[in-house]
Amino acid sequence: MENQESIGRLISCIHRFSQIHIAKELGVYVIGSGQFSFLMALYHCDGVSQESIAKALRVDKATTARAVNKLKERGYVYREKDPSDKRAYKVFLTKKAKKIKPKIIKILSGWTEILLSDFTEKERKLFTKLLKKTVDNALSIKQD
Amino acid sequence: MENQESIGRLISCIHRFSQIHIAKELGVYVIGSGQFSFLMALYHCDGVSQESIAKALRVDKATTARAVNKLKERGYVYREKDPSDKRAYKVFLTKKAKKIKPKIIKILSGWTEILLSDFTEKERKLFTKLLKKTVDNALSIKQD
DNA sequence: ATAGATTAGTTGCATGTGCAACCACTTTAT
DNA sequence: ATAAAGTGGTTGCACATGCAACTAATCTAT
Repeated sequence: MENQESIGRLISCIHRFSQIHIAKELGVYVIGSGQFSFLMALYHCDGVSQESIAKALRVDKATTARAVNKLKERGYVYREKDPSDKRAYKVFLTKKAKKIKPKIIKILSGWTEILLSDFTEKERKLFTKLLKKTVDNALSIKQD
Repeated sequence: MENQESIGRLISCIHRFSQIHIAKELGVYVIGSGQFSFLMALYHCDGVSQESIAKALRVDKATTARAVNKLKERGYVYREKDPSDKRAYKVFLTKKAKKIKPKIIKILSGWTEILLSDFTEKERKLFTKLLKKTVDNALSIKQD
């Protein structure tokens, strides 16, 4: 039986392999495949609300709440009530999180490098462009 | 906070949106997002073992067992012991499954059409090619 | 100013999915 | 021929994730 190769299958494949690989690599830091993207979001912009992380990553806010909570339990983030909006928290990176930033980045870019290993520079650009278009197309349906 | 756009994020995004969309569309048939790909595999090649489905879809055999079981509970497949290998089953589509084949195909190709809606024919070909390369690259790491 | 709508966050529930351990059967090596 | 290795399948466990329902706070209209 041959391998299936619809767009959907290919994407789900890449996604699952990525989860597996990243979980394995980040195991030392006790960071699961469900948390690293939230950590990355904070590396990119520290001190934001869970809601804005959820929006940026296009993930459910419940998922965000759980991921942030795990990162907190493991000492990578802490939260402060936002004084200007008492419903919200601001999520901050701890020193521990900042310290491992280079290693986390390295692991993730290492994985991307594996995925794109035999791609030309042109192909990388194009691939990213097409993936973005695909996300936009998926989104266009979602909001209605 | 801007949207993240690493390859990994984009792919996980597309994957999650696909799961959501497909689950919604297939809800009428009581087929979940975790089952349709197994059904598709059987549409493509009926009467094979769970193991070969798992290999073709590159999914864990436990996941396959559960998906096949759900499809069985819901009347879409039945299983027969393989007479030439008493460990294995052969999984077959029921009439019910064959009957809805066109609708399932339509839903899935409809979703692909949404994802690729503004892609030129050339872009579609290229996108598929690059996705395949990516899967191959991910696989090359896995087996060691 | 106050009611209704919206927003931030949490939690229960359901589902998808991998890994490890296990059983039963088959294949391979000696 | 028999022991060891491998294969097909199942089940327990852990984890990721969306949806719905809920609370508390804020915003918007009237």
